[in-house]
Amino acid sequence: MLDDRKLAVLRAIVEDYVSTNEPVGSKSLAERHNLGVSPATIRNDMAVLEEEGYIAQPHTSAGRIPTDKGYRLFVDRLSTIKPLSPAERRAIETFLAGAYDLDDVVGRTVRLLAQLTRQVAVVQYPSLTRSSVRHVELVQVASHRLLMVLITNTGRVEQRVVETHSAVSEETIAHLRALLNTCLDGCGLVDAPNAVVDLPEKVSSDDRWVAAAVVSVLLETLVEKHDEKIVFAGAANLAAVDFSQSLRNVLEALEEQVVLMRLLGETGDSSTLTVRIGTENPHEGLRSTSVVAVGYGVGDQALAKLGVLGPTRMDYPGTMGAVRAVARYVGQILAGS
Amino acid sequence: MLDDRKLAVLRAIVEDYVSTNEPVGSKSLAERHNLGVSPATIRNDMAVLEEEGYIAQPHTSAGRIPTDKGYRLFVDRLSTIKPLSPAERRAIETFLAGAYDLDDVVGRTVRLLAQLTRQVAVVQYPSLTRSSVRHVELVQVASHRLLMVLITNTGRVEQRVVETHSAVSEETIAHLRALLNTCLDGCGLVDAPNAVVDLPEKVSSDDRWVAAAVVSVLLETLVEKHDEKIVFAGAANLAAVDFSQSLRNVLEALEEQVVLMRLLGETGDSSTLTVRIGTENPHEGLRSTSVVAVGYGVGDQALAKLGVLGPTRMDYPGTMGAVRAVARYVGQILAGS
DNA sequence: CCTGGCACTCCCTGTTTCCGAGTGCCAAGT
DNA sequence: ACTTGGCACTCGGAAACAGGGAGTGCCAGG
Repeated sequence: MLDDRKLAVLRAIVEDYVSTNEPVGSKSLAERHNLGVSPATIRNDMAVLEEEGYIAQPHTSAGRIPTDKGYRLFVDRLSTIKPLSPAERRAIETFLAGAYDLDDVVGRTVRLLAQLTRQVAVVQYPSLTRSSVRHVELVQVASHRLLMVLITNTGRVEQRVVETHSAVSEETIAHLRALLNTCLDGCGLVDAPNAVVDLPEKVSSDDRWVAAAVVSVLLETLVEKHDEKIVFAGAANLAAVDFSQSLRNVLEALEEQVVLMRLLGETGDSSTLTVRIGTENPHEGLRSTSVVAVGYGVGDQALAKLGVLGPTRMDYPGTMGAVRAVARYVGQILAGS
Repeated sequence: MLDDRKLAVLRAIVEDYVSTNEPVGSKSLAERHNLGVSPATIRNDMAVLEEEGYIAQPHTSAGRIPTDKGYRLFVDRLSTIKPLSPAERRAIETFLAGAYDLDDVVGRTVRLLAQLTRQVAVVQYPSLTRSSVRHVELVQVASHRLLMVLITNTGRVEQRVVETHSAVSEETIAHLRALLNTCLDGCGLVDAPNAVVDLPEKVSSDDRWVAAAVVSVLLETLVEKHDEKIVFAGAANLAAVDFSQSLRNVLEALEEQVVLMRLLGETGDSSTLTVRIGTENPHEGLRSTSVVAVGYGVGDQALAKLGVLGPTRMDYPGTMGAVRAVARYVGQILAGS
């Protein structure tokens, strides 16, 4: 059905269209790539490709542009991920090395990825669900107010205020702190609720209600899936491509946390690079965009995802290379901290 | 030079142009506003206004549009800040009431303001420099690693890791913690460096180097002006207005923290509503935008600023009303937490 | 100082024309 | 059986053009 030459033609069409942003015709194809055949032959191949739905013409007597299906075939079988240049690698390393904070790591990553790909970068905060408790701290900040700080092994720090309706003694706090930490040390966040839920029953009845308050706030923190936090950067790059009317829709989608979640979350298994093209996207307003995403994390367990969003007409090999490389470096940074 | 009627004409031009987005001519002016004079008279007034530089015509034989100078006069003398509707007030209150976190307060505020004004909202995090220390906490998270947590009276929590090159005893930590808190309790962050800089000399020589490490990290935290953090929302609203070519520039400017800083920072004294129109803006790419900003904070001392950015052709009275109202509510929320 | 009238100026819009890139198909060549 | 050159055809986009209309400036009269 599709012999090698037809595939070569499709690849050439994708490459030319991506670089010129204009429908590509048989003649210019024959000139720019040495396919060894005449324009007429290419035309025949293109007719077949169009019939199969891989390319389309915007109107009669115009060149062809790839369809979503065409891009899909290109990504799956016709392209190889382009490795980054040494200069780019060095840039990544130096740019990420200076981070001192989880917020800072994520912030730098998203800006870096946007700059590298000249598109919109999207980074999800490392998930709480797969990390474990490193330490829990209780601090009295006012006579009726405690601060609870939860520190995870991924460098994440969550803090919450606990209101106590009367004063609490320093000993009680120390006792609770010790109890919490023995219960939770090294405990996975998924298992943490079970580990603490019956903790109030273990303390003397005087302090029980304080313990209950603390535990309730702690449970709240654990349940509130804060891994849903996602940031993006590089919206300005959208303005460069011609999105005509839909730009507004894309920007709106980007500002909706929920949409971003689904954008990254549903991209198949983590740790393998996934590409979602055009109408394969779940969200209405993103039908003319593609998403390249991959999980990242310490070692081989993915903590969260990051990726890039751009027009379907994007440089897939280059983008995939950049996304993969950045994900690796971020994983290293997180493992080292 | 400019009698009352000419000012009324200018006001009418601004109002009509803002609502229709089309150059406004003498005839439609006479119809829509009852100025009590004929189009010919208005034409004469318009000629004067144009000569003075308050309005301009895009091309001969088109209506007039206000210049930056015209908007300036309008804002300064011809408009009154429009109070919000009760429904809007209630919306603000309920929307901000649910916040549990400084991050959350800021995040909700910026989204709220964007939605309310249908423009780009910009909110600066409450400054550290004007707040004071509520509590400092030291926590051992690993044998060679301490976590320092700094809590301010504005609900801000900063945390930093302190590397210690050998194990530190629990008593030492407790001692340091107590020392730090007596030194710093209620101390303004501006004065904090002076208060702790000679603290290592007060501890026994065994613990001195630990104290030095902690103090050095603390100083770092204090010096690093984290009040420079600024967030924005509502970029999608930019796509609605016709920015033609400059949209990209505006988006780029918005993603530069430094630009945002200057945008808010240089807007005169805080606590009074300031408006910067078009070319009054410092940044090149924002020449076709206006900024409405105001300081906010607890009581009468401003902690930071927030504002709105939109096209020069914006509804100034409405925007100013929204900005002022939101700033007040946020101040109340911060004071209450 | 205001007003109606009038000539003038451009922009905008719709229409027409024209050109060219690109196609599909066919017949001839390998 | 596939490839190739030739050729008629199609259609979008640019350029050229005309008409309408909104708006202006100016002037003379109230």
